[in-house]
Amino acid sequence: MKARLNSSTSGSEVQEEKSDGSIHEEAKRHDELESAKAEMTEVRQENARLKMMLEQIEKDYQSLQTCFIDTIQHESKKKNDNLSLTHEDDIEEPELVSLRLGRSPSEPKRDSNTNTSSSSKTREDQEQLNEDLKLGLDYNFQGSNSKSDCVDHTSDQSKDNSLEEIVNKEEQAGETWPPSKVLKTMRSGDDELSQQSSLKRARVSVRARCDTPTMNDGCQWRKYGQKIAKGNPCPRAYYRCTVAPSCPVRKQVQRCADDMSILITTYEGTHNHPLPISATAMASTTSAAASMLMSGSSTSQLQQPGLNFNLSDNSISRTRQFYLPNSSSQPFPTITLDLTSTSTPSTHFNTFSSSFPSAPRFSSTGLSFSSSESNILPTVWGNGYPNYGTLPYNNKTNIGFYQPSYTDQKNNQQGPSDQQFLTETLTKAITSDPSFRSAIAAAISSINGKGETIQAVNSNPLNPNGKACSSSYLNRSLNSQVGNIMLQQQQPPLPFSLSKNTSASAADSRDQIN
DNA sequence: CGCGTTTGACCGGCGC
DNA sequence: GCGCCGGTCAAACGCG
Repeated sequence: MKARLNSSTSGSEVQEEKSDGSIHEEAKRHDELESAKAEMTEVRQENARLKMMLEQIEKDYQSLQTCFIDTIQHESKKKNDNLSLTHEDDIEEPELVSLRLGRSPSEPKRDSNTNTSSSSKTREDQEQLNEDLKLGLDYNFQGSNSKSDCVDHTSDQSKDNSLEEIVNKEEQAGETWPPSKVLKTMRSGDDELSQQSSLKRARVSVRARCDTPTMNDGCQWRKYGQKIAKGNPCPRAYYRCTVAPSCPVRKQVQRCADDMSILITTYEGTHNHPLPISATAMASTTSAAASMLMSGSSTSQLQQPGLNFNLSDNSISRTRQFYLPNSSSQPFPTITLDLTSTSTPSTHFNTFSSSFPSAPRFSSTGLSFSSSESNILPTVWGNGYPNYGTLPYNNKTNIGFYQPSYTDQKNNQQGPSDQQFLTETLTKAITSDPSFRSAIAAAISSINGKGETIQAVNSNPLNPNGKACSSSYLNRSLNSQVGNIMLQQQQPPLPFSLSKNTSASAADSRDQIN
């Protein structure tokens, strides 16, 4: 607005120069100046109001954070108690965190729906559809953060599938990415790596529906091996980051045995080089997930069943199926970003709530953000939280990670009550799992701290060459998810430690490392 | 010819 | 100690 005011003011000045001195024109100019001044005053006032709002939000957030911390501590104790009492099958994968951030209709019914009823569909329905496409992880990074971490996609349907990514963090000093074997081969003499070799490696896995052989995460990869893993007829491909010769990051790509449309992409390690903007999305997302995993594991000592936000029936069953690898197959902590959730709204929340720590039935520490949330909150993005108003969370943009062919349009019946329920559920989940808080904190902090820049992402999930799905969807969806949570409470609702601890974790720590 | 992929062999960890 | 399995290496091969 200031620019606009300036332009108008300067414009009036110019007019003055050209004026012929007539009283009429002078009066006109005077009016323009006055209007411009008044507008500037209004703008100043608005700015002041916004500042006050921000301050208030900060205060509220801090108070909420304090309350949440207390609550978390209490619930953690309870959780541990429950774990010791009830073991069941869930405890099998204490270190696995499942983040289901996307939604993808498993069935192509949506096409039939749109085709058959397209004429009768209301605009709301179409918006619902668009929002279906929006879901996913959205994690924005400023281009300046070229050294953002690697992204890990790991998805396991079978125990074997897993993507691994190690996030270098100050607080995670113990984590090392390169495997011992890799360290041997690396002659660059990375003492850091060798020191960390004995430490746990965090994994972050992402499951997404993708017709292409690999997902386009913005990085350059070179395939160095392929194996047929036990329990999955689909071969697992091994890729190595080639952006930098010494980059230790690797990823695994494998199709899901149960659903060939699901592509399991796994990143392991931390990039030791600047990343292209297009690659920061996935890297940031996985970094956040990894940070969450590590923070959770550290706090829970690997015995804490994490959160499992499964928004769909399938997601739960899959999550359990995927994230219950035996210790041998999952030697490292793994976070799974599941973008393939499919569910109907009605059951969606039931499973969602049941997956909370309070109901320690799920062994895996899974954070599952189903893309269906966007359906639940059709207007949230557009309405905006001032801070996120610039983000394209409106219906005009398809933020979904999945291709339209995978979107499910059936989830458009969610009502406000469901939204509230979701908010409550998320709040519970967040308050009950520090790891989840850390992950969200990382995401939010990256947004807040790194600015609100929105990456120019290709709306098409396929990269230009059409061979890979784009991770940019993941970016946006993550932002959407985070923003969604915040918007629902109309103030910083979540106790994330947004301070530079966690969030900064991903990017800043890497910058320091590098 | 350079680069990337393929593919069989090799290595190390783990369980029995 | 042996076998299984995941992960990696590296020569062979293909493509532009």
